[in-house]
Amino acid sequence: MPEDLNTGVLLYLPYRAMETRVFEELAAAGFDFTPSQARVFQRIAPDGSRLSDLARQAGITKQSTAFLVDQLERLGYVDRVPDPDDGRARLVRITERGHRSVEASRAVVARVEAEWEAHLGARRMAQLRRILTDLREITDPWR
Amino acid sequence: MPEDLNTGVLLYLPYRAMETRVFEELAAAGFDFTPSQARVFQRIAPDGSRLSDLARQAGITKQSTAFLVDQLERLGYVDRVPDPDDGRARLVRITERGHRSVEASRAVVARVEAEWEAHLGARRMAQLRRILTDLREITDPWR
DNA sequence: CAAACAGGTCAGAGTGTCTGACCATCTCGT
DNA sequence: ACGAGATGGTCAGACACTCTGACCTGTTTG
Repeated sequence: MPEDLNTGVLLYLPYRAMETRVFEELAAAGFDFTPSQARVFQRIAPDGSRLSDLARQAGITKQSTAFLVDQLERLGYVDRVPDPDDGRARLVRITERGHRSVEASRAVVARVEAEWEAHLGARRMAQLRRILTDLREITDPWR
Repeated sequence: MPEDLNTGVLLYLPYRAMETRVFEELAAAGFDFTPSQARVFQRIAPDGSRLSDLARQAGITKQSTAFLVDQLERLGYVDRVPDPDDGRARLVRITERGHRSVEASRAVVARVEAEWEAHLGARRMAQLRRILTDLREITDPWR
């Protein structure tokens, strides 16, 4: 049973562990996100993003994106301002509270990566990251 | 931008690529599954499983499991028979058609793994799998 | 053998997603 | 310089998956 796991599952297990830790520790710090909200929130550019760009990047419809951005706005993570360059558009921007949640999640990721490195050793951790980065060339749909 | 991706994302990209390929090629071969259906279907034991066991393993409620098993049954991938050992229970079993879909998905996984190995080289592919297997010790919630 | 437990179903609600239709604004070719 | 088409966004309605709570039927156990 142990060794014949397919490589997809082998990748999924640590990915999922990372994700779970981030959501748990974020929630413990008072930052509640659903996975769907996070998927959109993650993609907001530093100086704000348009709804349609977020939709495209997240791979969901504009309508679903609007639904989720409404929630993020209600939760205080983002606000919306008119786009100065385009009268049709509004920019979704990360608020102060939003930035604090980003920082918190960055910290959790760093903590988990440190745990992994402690388990694997620095050398194999670096190898893992190099191999995955290489694999990205043929598996990353956004190049 | 390229190298500072966190390890979670780095794991997710190839995992997601694998998953997408499996669903696409399965669909092309006439086997349609939603991700939710697949999550339950995957966990059916060779000699059949109880609904409650599937629910526990998939981490969803019995009701949701029943909902998905109904669909799998309608699609012809599983059937249900009374459990000879427990009058309350029924066993969910994989049908002939279900087995064919399992075989098809196994083939897609093998194909994708071969592509990855061609890109990375056999040596690094093996390294990747070894490191991930090792990482499983601290990230696999089902031990 | 009664009480507690386990397997399963029914009913109702919430969330995230989609498609289709629509309006407002911008861009570009003539 | 203007009209056609593209783009940004919203509204309305539907569907898929999930949950909680209540319940029934059988099994196990003190």
